[in-house]
Amino acid sequence: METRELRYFVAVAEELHFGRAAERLGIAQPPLSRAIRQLERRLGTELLERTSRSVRLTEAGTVLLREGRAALYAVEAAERRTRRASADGPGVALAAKAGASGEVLAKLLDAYAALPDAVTVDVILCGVGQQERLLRDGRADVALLHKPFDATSGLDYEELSTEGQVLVLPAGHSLTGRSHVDLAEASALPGLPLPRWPAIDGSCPDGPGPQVRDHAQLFQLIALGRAAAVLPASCESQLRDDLMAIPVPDAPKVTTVIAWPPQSRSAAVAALVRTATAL
Amino acid sequence: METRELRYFVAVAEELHFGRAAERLGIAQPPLSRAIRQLERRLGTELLERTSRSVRLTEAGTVLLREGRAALYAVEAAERRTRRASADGPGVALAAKAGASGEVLAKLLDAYAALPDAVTVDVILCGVGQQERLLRDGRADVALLHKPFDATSGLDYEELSTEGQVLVLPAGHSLTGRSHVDLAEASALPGLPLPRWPAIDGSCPDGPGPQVRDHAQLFQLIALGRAAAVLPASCESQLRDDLMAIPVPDAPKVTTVIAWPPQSRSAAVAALVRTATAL
DNA sequence: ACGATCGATACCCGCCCGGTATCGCCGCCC
DNA sequence: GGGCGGCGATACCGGGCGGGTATCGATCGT
Repeated sequence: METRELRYFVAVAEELHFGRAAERLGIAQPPLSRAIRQLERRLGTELLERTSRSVRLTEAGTVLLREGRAALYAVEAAERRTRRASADGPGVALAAKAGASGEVLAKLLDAYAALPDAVTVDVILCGVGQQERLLRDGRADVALLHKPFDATSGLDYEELSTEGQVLVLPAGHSLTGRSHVDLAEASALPGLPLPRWPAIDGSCPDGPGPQVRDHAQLFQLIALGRAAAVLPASCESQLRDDLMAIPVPDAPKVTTVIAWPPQSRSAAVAALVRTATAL
Repeated sequence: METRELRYFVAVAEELHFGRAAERLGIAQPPLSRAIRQLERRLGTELLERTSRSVRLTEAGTVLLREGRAALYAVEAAERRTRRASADGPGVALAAKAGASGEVLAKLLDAYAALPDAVTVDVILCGVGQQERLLRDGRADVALLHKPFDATSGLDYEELSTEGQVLVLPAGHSLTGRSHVDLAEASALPGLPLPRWPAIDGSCPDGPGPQVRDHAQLFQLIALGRAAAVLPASCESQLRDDLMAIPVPDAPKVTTVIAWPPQSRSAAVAALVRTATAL
């Protein structure tokens, strides 16, 4: 199976419409029809049920969509990592959420840079939940993420540290002085809804809270008195003067992990991981 | 990048010889040379350093070999799983080491079959360390394996149970009656070397012990007085009359896990995993 | 110095990818 | 209900590229 065939199939399977898929692929519709038909013949199975009015996935088609997407990602990652290896020379790209993991990240970069055979580390600060994507498509080689919020599915990882969570509020809020808040109370503060983070695919769950993409946006909103948030305790050291934090003991514990795609155990990534776990 | 180009490059990178690689691929040498050159031009980087007497991988080439192999596996898996989905209808393939996990496997199959929407489970009994391969290339959808012996790199998994290990000896051995043995002692029994298991790539570490591929071979050798082995305690229930087992308290604990490739979270696999963790 | 080895180059052929034109089917709407 | 519009399939054509054979050029061993 060629990646061209896979790309074509995935496009049709996603659009469920040959015309639109062809447009997206930048080719005409007839060659696309033919390519899909050839793919079906070669696999010896029907992938799409088509009437002249609708296109639907068969059982086998559903499997190929899922597996084919993963395979295309792998090919894309191979190409991108090869390009990076030749362009940037030896060096690794590390992805982390903008505004999070600040302390760990700084210590890690320092400790790693002190090693005798350290290579340059490009830090990619990305939006919440984007690290997995960056690792899978080859733009990053290693990432810092937080269980259980960030998906680790398909990644190898080592745990670095575990911490509780705190409620972040505008300074001067009426809860000032409380030694702790429980999660139910934090979730139902009058006038201060919890924000909604975008999911991996860019969509946002429905709800009352404002949508935020990174921590800068979030802190801004909290300072304006438009939201509150429950965040890992380590964020407290980076809080602006106009914000305050109260522990939420019954919130789930958050574990910072360093993760990498399973086959990318390059020497540099391995050294970085070793350094991180030794911190 | 097309899978054909990747296959060509991987062949050359493995053989480090255009002629042999071409033969392996079933094509002539000149088109292969040209294909690699085109790939290099498109990636904008040199992948191989060639003199007329030798071929060596560049840094970028090393990366592409590693990543390209993984990508080819993913494509192969996509194709194979699609074929299986259409041929066998709904159903999952479960891989387990022949002779191991017997008890867990039986209970799991029973419990799963009792579910209302259970599909057929094909059990693939394979050699030691082969499960990862089967999962990665699409011949299996889910597997039982043992940490820390079997690699879980790149797989998602849930832990099922943990157990100690025992030393398995021919019945009547002079250690008969001992309540326990420590690992150092078990590793240096006069005349009874520990066997060597093949690695994932088929190679076997050097050493004095006999090579074995599965538990049947191993038990035979032990019964003949040619080897001893340190194995998970649950094997004791399956021992033949001519074998006996002694606990080895200081041997590493073994954890049985159920593992699956990250993107293959089909309904059937999910149900199987849920059943297994609930046992 | 000569031959053997091995990758690169030159050149040719045939297949397959991609394009345009058109058909056939089916739902929709006046 | 008949015409129309949307959509996938088919027919046919041209060009590019993948694959083959013949040969060259460099390099190492004898």
